[in-house]
Amino acid sequence: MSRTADFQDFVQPTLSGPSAELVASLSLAIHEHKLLPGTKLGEDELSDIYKVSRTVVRTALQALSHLQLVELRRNRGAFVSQPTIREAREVFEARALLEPRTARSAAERMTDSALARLETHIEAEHVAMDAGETGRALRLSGHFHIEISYIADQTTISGFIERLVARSSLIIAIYWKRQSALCDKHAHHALVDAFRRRHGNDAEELMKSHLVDILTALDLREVTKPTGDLKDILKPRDA
Amino acid sequence: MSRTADFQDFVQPTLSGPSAELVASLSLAIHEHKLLPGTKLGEDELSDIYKVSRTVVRTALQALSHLQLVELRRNRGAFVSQPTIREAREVFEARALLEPRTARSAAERMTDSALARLETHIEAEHVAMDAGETGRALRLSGHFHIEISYIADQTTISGFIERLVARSSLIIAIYWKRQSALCDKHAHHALVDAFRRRHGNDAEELMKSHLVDILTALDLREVTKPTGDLKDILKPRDA
DNA sequence: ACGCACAAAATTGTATACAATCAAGCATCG
DNA sequence: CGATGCTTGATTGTATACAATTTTGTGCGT
Repeated sequence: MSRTADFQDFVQPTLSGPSAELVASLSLAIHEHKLLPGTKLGEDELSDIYKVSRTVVRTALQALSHLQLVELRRNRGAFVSQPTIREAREVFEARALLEPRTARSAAERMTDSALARLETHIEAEHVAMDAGETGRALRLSGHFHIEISYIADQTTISGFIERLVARSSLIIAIYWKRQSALCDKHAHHALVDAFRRRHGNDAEELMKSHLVDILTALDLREVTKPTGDLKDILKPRDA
Repeated sequence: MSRTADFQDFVQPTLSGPSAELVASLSLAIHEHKLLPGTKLGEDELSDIYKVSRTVVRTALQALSHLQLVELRRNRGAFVSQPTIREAREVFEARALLEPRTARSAAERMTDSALARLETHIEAEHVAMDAGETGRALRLSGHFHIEISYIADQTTISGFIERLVARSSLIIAIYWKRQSALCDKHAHHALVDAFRRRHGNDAEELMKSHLVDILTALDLREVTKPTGDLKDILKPRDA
């Protein structure tokens, strides 16, 4: 079951029990673009699906809202977050601030076993991609960045990067240019290569340009994209 | 009522209603060191004090746990977080990564009204300090950093800095050296001065050294670290 | 007297019932 | 015929009851 072995790690510290399972499941679905931004997550609905009470559903939804994967509107319900263009830019600015330095640290602290883990991870990405499971590939691709931050051994910063990667997944779901190459696979390889050489500078620079590449592959012009959330936008509410 | 006008801002996006009030109140108490790390926050207790049901208490405690101000232990309850020495170092490493750049951005985007706001803020710090309200002074001092991040106009990074400042308050409560000067007041003045001159470089450098100064004023030696349970037993029983 | 085992109390976790709010549909009125 | 206001249904917010777990206290045995 190595297929489902690692997605728990996305949720970092707080809760355990049934709600954690729900959070993991919903996170997974969002990360793999099975739940698209704007989707309404009704409490009774989830309650039925997972056979738990609304209490634990609400706990899970609150957790997801704190991770900014879900947006709670009072008396209106929970929706998968739809980051705005502005938020999208901010997320990648924050990543540009945190991740290159983190990659440098990771390179400096790299161990053989961690290196092997990263290589295995990349392999899994390729397998998923070749199998046409783009959602899964995308999730793994994001998790690669998180793994790097783990190696850098800065828990606090890792937490931030987890949040940023999570939101990036939503951003990609909304703003990804169709024509741009899917996840330049060589970028991750190049990074691992720098790690293997324990070359902090290279790792930092590679990460920096990798993030720029991702950002470039987004279409952040002020045009509304026809995703599944049309009905939500077409409802001109009183605000 | 400028005294209670601004502490709502600490809680950023998510919830409204009664639980938000509770979160604000508890945040305030923690930031002002009225609730010390390790304190148990019983649900019935809070329920009685605030005259709300345990449901909203639990919602608030969950929110606080996501802000890492409170730690939830399953079947055991909620406690004000006690950052470890390691976590303390990590928090200030993260701040060193985020805040200097943010200060630079703030300097570049500084407006006259924002400048005036910062000056008013510093004035309030002094007033609190002179009045001997060290808890309040400390909270304002932390909020100064958050205000700067607001000016930099990067909501995502501001959110991170809010979290870091919040945890810093806990760290200071635990590890502050008694003999070190309380909050070098000139540091904030110097920063505002750089802002007034719209000098990004100075602001960045000043912030960097300011953070180092704070870190230096902490006693992060591995002195008292028998077990975490000991502190549990030392918990300050109800007044 | 010390330690282990069991029992009682207290506290948290979960489920459900009820209240409040919002969205939609229908009827009436302009 | 269109718009406004009310009524109805559905959904979320809150309170409370019950179950599970932990903690504390007591008693027995060694």
